[in-house]
Amino acid sequence: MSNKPSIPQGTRDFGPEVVRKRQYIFNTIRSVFELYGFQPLETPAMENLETLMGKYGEEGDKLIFKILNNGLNDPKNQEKSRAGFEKVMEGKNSKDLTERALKYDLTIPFARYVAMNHGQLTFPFKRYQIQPVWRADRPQRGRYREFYQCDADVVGSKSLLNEVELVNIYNEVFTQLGLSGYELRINSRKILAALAEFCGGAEKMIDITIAIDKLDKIGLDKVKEELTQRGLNDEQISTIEKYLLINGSNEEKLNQIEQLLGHLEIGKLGIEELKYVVGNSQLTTDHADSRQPDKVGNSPLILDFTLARGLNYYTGIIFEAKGPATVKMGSIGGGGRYDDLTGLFGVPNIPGVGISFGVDRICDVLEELNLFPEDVYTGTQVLFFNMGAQESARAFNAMQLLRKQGVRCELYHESAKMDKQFKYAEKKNIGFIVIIGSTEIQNNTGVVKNLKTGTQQTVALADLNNKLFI
RNA sequence: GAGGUUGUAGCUCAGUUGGUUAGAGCGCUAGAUUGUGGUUCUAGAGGUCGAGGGUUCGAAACCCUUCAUCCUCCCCA
Repeated sequence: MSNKPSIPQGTRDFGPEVVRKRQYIFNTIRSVFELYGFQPLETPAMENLETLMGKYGEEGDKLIFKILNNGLNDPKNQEKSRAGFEKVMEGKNSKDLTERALKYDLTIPFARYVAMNHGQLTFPFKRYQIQPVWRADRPQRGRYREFYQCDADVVGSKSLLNEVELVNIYNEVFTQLGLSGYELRINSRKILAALAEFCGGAEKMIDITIAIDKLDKIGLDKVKEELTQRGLNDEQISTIEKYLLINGSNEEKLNQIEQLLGHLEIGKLGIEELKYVVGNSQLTTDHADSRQPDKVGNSPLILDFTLARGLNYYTGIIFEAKGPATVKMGSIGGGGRYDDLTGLFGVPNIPGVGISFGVDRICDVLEELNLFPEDVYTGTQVLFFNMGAQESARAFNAMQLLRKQGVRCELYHESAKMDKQFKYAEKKNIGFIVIIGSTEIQNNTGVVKNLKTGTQQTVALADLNNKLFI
């Protein structure tokens, strides 16, 4: 009966080393967000269920973690509880059973916040948010039930300059993380809408996008099969095929899409958006496109008309960031423009655009590619050996002086054999040790040893300073 | 929600058609070595074989149930 302790499925503990790696990513993203003028925001772990339901599509609703109400067994609530349970058994939601839920992403809570505070905010409001979110998904590679998102959103501005900035944020972050070879795929919902219209009906848009989004995975023939299953006729499918065969550099793709969908009003709008964003992003060009490996020299920003993205509130430009093609991992970031997100909460006409970084997946990718810098592994810089009562008292004084200079130090917790203290330093990846024993006490000195090189020198305690430990 | 994989020491894993006391490497502890680590050598500790039930003279192995895990689909970060 004495079960081993455990944690819920899809959640993880993070040990010291992993936390350091994650903080390295968090800090990189945060500093870039700040660099671009975004301000921090935090919202509660839980939201009212009502706030979240219906915002992420049918599938999304199923993946929301719901929180059971308290006091269900209270005699005065029992009747309601039973009725609520019946409703849930029918597949409906019941406030009598659950009225709160863990947040599913950061965008909807942000929209809720903006709707509640739009009177006080200065627009355009640029906020970033770094917090965990929860999804009741089945865990697998790169998929967790609790994971962090890092979002940056701009609300209250229709300018495409925002999209251009967000593209550059992606580029800056991934470049700083050493993730060259990442891809930032971009499309516009308006293009997808135009395709649907051209194929005879806006109501077909979801069917079409779900199918063509899979092109990468299942190939053209299977996509056509799926389109047939979803009720598209041969003529429509042949149009979609033309659409899917669009190929070449971003410029070439734009020309081809113009020929195909440029005659439609919404298509024209989408093309203009993409032209603006692609044309103004000014990214460096030392990246390769995994779908066209022969064309080295493309920008990491890649036009991809098959990109759909599930979240149904997007209306304009959409983004999806992927790691280098060599790493098998889903998207490591995504985002897009939404014209009227706060409208869902009764405050219309506040357009917005935002992006998100998936830290947990980025961490997995950096791990796989060995891209963490050497110094993320270093915590303590200097270990003072404990050579006895008097000796350690002297060491403690010296250590405190060093700490005042910002050097991260510790004193071994008890007097022990040097062998043991050396091994402790080694395991904690501490680069330097300082030995203050009886000889050193007499001379008022300490022995400073660099464990990486093995060299050591005797230094007057008064001369101990941070420059010795670099 | 559907399908599959694996579960043996702290970690990574062996374990033959079911057969005595379940093994290895790494790690851990101690010693060689009482002021100089990483190397080497020696010794030692450490297991309800995921849990429960069944088949059998006998189960880590075969069957059932259950839990956990990882992976695939759906969808996504």
